[in-house]
Amino acid sequence: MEFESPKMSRLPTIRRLPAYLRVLRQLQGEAWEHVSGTYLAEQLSLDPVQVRKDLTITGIVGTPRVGFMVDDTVAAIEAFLGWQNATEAFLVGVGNLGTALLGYAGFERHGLKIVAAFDADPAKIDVEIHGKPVYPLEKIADLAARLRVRMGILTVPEIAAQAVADRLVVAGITAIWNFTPVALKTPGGVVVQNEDLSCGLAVLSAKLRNADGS
Amino acid sequence: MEFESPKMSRLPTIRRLPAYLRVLRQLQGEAWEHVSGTYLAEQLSLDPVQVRKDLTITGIVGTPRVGFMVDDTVAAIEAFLGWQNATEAFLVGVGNLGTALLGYAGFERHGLKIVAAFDADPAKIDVEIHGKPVYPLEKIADLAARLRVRMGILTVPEIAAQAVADRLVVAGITAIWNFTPVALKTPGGVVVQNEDLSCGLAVLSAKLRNADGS
DNA sequence: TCAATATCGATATTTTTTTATCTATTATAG
DNA sequence: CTATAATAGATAAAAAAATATCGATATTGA
Ligand SMILES: NC(=O)c1ccc[n+]([C@@H]2O[C@H](COP(=O)([O-])OP(=O)(O)OC[C@H]3O[C@@H](n4cnc5c(N)ncnc54)[C@H](O)[C@@H]3O)[C@@H](O)[C@H]2O)c1
Ligand SMILES: NC(=O)c1ccc[n+]([C@@H]2O[C@H](COP(=O)([O-])OP(=O)(O)OC[C@H]3O[C@@H](n4cnc5c(N)ncnc54)[C@H](O)[C@@H]3O)[C@@H](O)[C@H]2O)c1
Repeated sequence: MEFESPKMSRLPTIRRLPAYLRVLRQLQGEAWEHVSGTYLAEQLSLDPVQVRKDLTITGIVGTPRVGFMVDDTVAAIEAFLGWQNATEAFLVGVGNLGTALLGYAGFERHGLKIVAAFDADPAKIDVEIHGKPVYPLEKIADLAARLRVRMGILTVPEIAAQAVADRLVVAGITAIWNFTPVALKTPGGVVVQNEDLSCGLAVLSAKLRNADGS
Repeated sequence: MEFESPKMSRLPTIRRLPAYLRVLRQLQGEAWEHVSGTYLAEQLSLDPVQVRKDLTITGIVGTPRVGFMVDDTVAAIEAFLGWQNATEAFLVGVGNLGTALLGYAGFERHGLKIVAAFDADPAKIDVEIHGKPVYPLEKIADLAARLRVRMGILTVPEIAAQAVADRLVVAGITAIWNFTPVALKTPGGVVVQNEDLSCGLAVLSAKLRNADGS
């Protein structure tokens, strides 16, 4: 007697969806009509059962002996992730990493459009970087309200991370993509996704040490 | 009747170690002698039991009513990850992202030292970027052998990713930190860590869609 | 038409990860 | 010296994820 919400987390599944999407789009380019879960699994070195199970989260259904309609599956994944029409975002901290992200065209394929950037350094403001305007941090609340932007990408130095995050929250930002290694404290209702590169490096280091260690 | 290997995967644990390390180093700076698992948990919004369990993977032991010796714990984590002395690495693809990574000083704190970069674009070679020399791709095998470098960081365009990875493997690279969204095919014995940003974006999108969707 | 086969989707099982509970230890206060 | 509270660490339980099994179904080719 338990009403299950349509998606009961399944974070690992969600993380794999972009990989499926990437293969599927390539198949679209090659004018495939159908694709089997088995094929997707081979391309991505995954288990076929896992692929089929993952795809069910999007609501897509396949047909036996045929597979999944490529176009429908792309649409289903995009709809599930909300990637049909781009979410507009701000980026704060136009340094090494921030500049790289501003220049990455791939985000547009992932339902993300960075509309403006912000920085504390006067030398960086009022210039366009990769076609994106850079404003002083003070303007963020006003612009967030005017443009109704709700996502912020955080690429400031560690030391400034929490303070800038607080500012984003005050400005009405409800989703923070956090590239700093800081564990941000945010009020409920704000979703934070941490993209700490050192996690991946730790895994690689551990594997490496294990590979030659024994 | 089962001999367990010293580390039986526990990937989520390994991914959390750098966060512990970061807090611990800050405490070192403030001259703390001990720290409780409870405190670490609070700082990182984790469960205290999980913190203690995670730390056991490094072999560190704490004392009741006191906690863990800060210095010893830092040493234990670094030893577990092999971060005491830096691993030397090559970076291939000095574009937006590659340049950002070359300029990131934080890697040195994570046992990683990028000693050289490579690119296919003649305009980029023979200049130093962030103090690192950039060579043509052709030199990679020779330099890898001479410098005994075994780790490669891959930041080339998707289209070139597999070919460059193959080249890295031929050159004797056994660990690839892959920032492209391509699922690389590599021979056994080569460890690959994928750092696909779109995974994190997918999670953020799903959370966001779920937060206002219902 | 019919057998063979590739495939999906449902169910079951196993493994991994997280969370909870309980016991023992130790510093500290009285 | 003893009681108390904070804490580690062991064990157990629960939850989540990955993997395996199996029946049903559609396509293909005999
Ligand atoms: N560069 C990388 O490859 C890399 C890799 C992993 C993690 N990171 C993390 O990303 C973050 C940024 O790294 P980076 O190398 O780009 O640093 P950076 O110093 O190159 O850039 C930081 C930028 O933020 C701006 N800034 C500083 N304080 C600010 C504030 N209060 N408000 C707004 N802007 C402010 C600075 O002017 C600068 O432009 C850091 O937290 C770092 O740990 C970077
Ligand atoms: N820029 C980002 O923020 C970002 C974000 C997510 C993922 N990525 C991924 O990182 C990779 C690089 O992205 P980028 O934005 O830095 O691209 P980029 O085009 O700016 O840089 C690519 C670099 O690789 C070099 N290159 C091309 N072919 C090569 C080859 N065969 N051998 C060696 N070098 C070669 C190019 O000369 C260029 O310098 C891509 O796979 C992209 O999907 C980038």
